[in-house]
Amino acid sequence: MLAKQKELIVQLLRSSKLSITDTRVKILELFLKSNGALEHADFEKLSGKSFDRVTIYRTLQTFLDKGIVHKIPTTDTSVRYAICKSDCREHEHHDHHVHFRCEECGSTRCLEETDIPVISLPKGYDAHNVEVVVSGVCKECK
Amino acid sequence: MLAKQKELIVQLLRSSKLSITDTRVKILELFLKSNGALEHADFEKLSGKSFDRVTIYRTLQTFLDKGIVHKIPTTDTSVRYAICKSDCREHEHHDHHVHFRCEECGSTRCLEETDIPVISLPKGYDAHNVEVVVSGVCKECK
DNA sequence: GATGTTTATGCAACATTGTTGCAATTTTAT
DNA sequence: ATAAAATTGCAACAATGTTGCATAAACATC
Repeated sequence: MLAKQKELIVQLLRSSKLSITDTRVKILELFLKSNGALEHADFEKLSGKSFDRVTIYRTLQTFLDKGIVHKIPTTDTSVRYAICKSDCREHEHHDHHVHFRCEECGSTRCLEETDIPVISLPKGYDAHNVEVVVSGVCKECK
Repeated sequence: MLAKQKELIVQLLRSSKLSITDTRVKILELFLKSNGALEHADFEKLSGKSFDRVTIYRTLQTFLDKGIVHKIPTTDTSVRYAICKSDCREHEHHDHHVHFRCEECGSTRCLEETDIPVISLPKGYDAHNVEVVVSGVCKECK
């Protein structure tokens, strides 16, 4: 791993008041490397099974709590996580971008540059958060 | 069950070329009764555990294949199903409406009257389907 | 750097959820 | 009423997620 990237990860953990551990550094490294959404099984594969399943679950939950990562909705039982690029604060996460899932390669990524449109709901409904997941074919797979 | 509703359900199954069985009738009845999205566990509870788990899984899969129901994206491991109100054809399902999840009562419903906006993706991306899930507080819970 | 305190990890055991093959039952068509 | 086709239930398994507790690692202080 690049020293520069390691430094970035350490900064990120420190600013969330989390202690620096091998598991957390490795998982963040995988996030930065992948530039897409990851699910639990990916961490077990990509890390070479060097960490216990339970530790991975707990680490992802911690990152969620601290607003370091966010979940992406899926229509199956998998739970996908993506790293938050911008202004997410602890317990106050909101995505302001669209998620794209490629039907060819199966990858899910955040389209940071694509804004979520305003949805006008029927009378009586209060919206707190809007999730948009577009599926189709990505740039690379065409 | 009302005779009228039963007739409706039988019609629905016949038009999808499915045989009329107790499980299928019961599950469709639960869908019509609930006016919201249901997940697997709901069927086990609501049906009084009169059907085998496996049968429920297979029935829901059959309904999906025939376009009778559709899945709604979630950020957890649950898989939610809602009955299709309008023009879904076999193997060609597309939602054209927004899904709303209430943070108070936990119910998920289809907002049939709320259209999905057009999303303009970055160059090179082809969109086939767009899912929108809004979370907040529903009419009844305010 | 060593030391005590706090925090995170790994293990075991368990709970929940989803899948597959096969025999028995039900539905449908004749 | 009967045979063929489809559906169901059971058993066994696989995958996924959770909890308690002892051990190990990280941190703050000296």
